[in-house]
Amino acid sequence: MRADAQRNYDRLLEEAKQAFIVHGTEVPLEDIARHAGVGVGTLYRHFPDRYALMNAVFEQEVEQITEEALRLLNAEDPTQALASWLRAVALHSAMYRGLSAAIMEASDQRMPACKTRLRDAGGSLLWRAQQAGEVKPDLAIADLLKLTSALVVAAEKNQEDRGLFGRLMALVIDGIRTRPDADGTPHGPGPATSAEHGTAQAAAKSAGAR
Amino acid sequence: MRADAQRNYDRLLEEAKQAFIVHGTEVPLEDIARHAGVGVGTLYRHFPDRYALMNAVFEQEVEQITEEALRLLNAEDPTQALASWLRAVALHSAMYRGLSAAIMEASDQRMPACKTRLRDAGGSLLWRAQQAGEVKPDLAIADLLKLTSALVVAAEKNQEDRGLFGRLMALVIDGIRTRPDADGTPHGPGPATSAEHGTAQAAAKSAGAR
DNA sequence: AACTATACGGAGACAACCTCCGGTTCTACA
DNA sequence: TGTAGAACCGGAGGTTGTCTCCGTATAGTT
Repeated sequence: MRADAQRNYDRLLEEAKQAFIVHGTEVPLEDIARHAGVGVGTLYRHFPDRYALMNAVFEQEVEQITEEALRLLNAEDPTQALASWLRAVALHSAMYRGLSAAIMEASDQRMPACKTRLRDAGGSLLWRAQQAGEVKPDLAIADLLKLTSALVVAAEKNQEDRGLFGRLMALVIDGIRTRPDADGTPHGPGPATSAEHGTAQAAAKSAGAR
Repeated sequence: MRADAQRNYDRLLEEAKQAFIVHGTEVPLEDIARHAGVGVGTLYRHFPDRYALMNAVFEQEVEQITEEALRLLNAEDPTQALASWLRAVALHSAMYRGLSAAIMEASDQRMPACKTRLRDAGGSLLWRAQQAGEVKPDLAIADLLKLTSALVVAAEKNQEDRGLFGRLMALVIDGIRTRPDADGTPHGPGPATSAEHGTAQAAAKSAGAR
């Protein structure tokens, strides 16, 4: 890559990041080019479309999110760890208004950083929670991430309601847990066998209402 | 309203409905106008923007959804009834690709049919499930509808994955249920019955939930 | 220094949105 | 039935944003 090309690439990336943060990911690409001091042609050569640009910008966030996943693998409560990680993912995506919507829109190959790589990072966290018997075994990380993106989008459109994301995510986290109670439908292998991990909460109670 | 104006209004509405179903709600408004045999000016006079058009189209669906809610109020299982209703809402919104995204985007006054009216219809179903102690008492119908829209959007972007919506919604339904487990907070009035509509406690509760 | 592959830049084609206003049509009233 | 004028129509055109194309400029090589 020629030196001037590299220089322009870097400037565009940095400028795009700032523009996305300030104006959202739907900011006119011409603005980004202008602020970077290059023509639109240059921008489009380096980044064929808006998705490529978003993917490149988000790639840096993915770095951090992946580290966070590794860190959380050592946390005590596997489900809490998973929940924390999902919230982190949300936080990072929410930095760039509109990004989550784009993630939902784009195909897997189109934004690999936002989709494939994120899945790799989260898979082990989900797996651990499932092994502990705390989370439904028939649950895919891809679904969970799609759900998270959906929640971020919903929250973005309701900026006046600050607590929205938190409330919805809490609902979801409750929903992914294995249910100790019976309502006829036998899903999952019941409340774990063995596993010294804190399955105590699952073992306790029952009987409640209903 | 002048007769020709009424005629054009009706034609536009019908044409918009068809176009939305076939091409999604992001179809160019000029196409709708052309197919309806009028100029764009006429379209914009009757419907100031795309939202107005979508709202008008969806108003008819809301009619049916409301009836469905009333019907389900007599169903045996209150939670199942609520779940069924939410799925019905999803089904109706999904008829018009892009509508759910618009619903999330638009303010309450902008698409009253899709927001306010839907809330009225679903409120009682949620309330019943909460009274039965089956659903978390601190849950607002508005949140639940936002979540449903978010799920529909996610499903629309993943049309190849037919089961996605069903899986995610199942998760959510599990998440809104009261958890019999103990963490000290004794929530929910048990299997309780009693309580007529419109009591003071009901008013207080619904006020708090909104 | 000359050469060439590589990269630059921005004009312009295209697509949608929405407004504006001269011209047309309906209808109330005589 | 004729007519005045309020209500309505239509589409040209201003605006904004995307993306492509190609003549020009330049970095890197010999």
